[in-house]
Amino acid sequence: MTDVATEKPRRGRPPVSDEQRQRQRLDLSRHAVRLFAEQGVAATSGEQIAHAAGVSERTFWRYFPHKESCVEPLLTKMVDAFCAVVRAWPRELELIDHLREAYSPLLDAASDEDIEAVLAVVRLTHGEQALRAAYLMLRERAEDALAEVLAERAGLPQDTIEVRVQAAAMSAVLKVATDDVARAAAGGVTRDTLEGHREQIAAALRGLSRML
Amino acid sequence: MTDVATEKPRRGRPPVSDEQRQRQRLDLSRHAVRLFAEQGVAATSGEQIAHAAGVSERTFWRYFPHKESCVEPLLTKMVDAFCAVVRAWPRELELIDHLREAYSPLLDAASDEDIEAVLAVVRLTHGEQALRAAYLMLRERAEDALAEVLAERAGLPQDTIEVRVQAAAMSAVLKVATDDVARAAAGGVTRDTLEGHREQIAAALRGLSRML
DNA sequence: TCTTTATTGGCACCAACTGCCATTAAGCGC
DNA sequence: GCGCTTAATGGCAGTTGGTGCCAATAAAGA
Repeated sequence: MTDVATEKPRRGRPPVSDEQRQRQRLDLSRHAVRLFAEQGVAATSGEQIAHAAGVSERTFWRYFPHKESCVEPLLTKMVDAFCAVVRAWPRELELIDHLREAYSPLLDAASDEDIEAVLAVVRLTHGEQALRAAYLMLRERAEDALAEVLAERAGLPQDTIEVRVQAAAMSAVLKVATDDVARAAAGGVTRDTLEGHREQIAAALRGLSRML
Repeated sequence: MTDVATEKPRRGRPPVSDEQRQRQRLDLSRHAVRLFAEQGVAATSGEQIAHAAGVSERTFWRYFPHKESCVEPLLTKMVDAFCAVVRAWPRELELIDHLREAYSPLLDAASDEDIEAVLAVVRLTHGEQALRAAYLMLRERAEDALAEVLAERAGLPQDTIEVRVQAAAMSAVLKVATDDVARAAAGGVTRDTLEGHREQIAAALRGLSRML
């Protein structure tokens, strides 16, 4: 019984697909972020976000446990993208070189709107403490994904001090660079700003190694 | 008018001293943490904490903006201690060596109770998301202090990418090590556990430099 | 003592969530 | 098309974190 792919004599309405659910969350997220930027987090009520997205307040609260977690879907997009790049990092290449190769196609794939939205959120997380907290929590979750990749590369278990420190440091580098590029892109994003991001990361890595 | 030390023809009840206020906060903090550990954060109400510390709920909310920020005073103690050590880091010494020298007296100075309480909080921040968020926010504030020290050492402005990355990485190292030692000290703290902390940090720094 | 200012406590109030139940939507066999 | 079954939604009441406001008290100096 109850096998991996447990038997499915499905009847009745099927549960909505996972991607569908994510899409809904992302949509709510976009509306929320727009309102946050316009009026501030405190002045934006759950009801307002819900109705802006055309759903009842009750279902809004079913999609998000707190108001601030509305930023999560958008930010996850960014973090996931970075994790994917790191995951594809070939063993024989320097990280910086890999970034140079893998980063541009990734930027082309994403819609300009979403990039702008993500950077707007990052900018919002300064000044809006509640959002900053959500951002930091998310980053820490991403750190685990990073640790997984690094562990595999080093052939070490994931909960080694060494692996976790490297993941944490790398995550910190990305955070600083991201904050910086978000600030730089305050008034309109250009291709240069984004290419600059890669160079920021490269510079940051150099600064790190100089520390010893 | 309104000079640096502005004229003080004080009348009426003088405002309570700053350290007095901190003491009050710290007291509330201890009660809060005890209750959090016993029953969980969600099950502990502001009213409960307030009355445990012998003040009205209203004044409790005047000391803390949110329930979770109750952990702040205790955690600040730890972070401040580390910052002090870093601030006293002489230019000609390796960081690891400085830690070896400066760490022990610091541990002797702190009361065992407080050390235990701080580690208990850190342990709580796993599993209690709200507390984790508060913890991360606090760490980021500490990162700025760290950046200040590092900037002065390097003779660079504080908002340089290089300085901020180093501060972030160092903070990350401390975070991983702290989490680890808190976990290790789950059932009673010994002097060894704490000395171990220093060695954790040392090992973490080595792991970091190996990353390049 | 009286005056002045700081802190406290009590109460009403709002907004963030949650539980519960009726309603609607989406599949499937007929 | 029509039921049957299960998932998602919406509405409503209720709880709880947290704030604004005002009266009461505490701590000084005159």
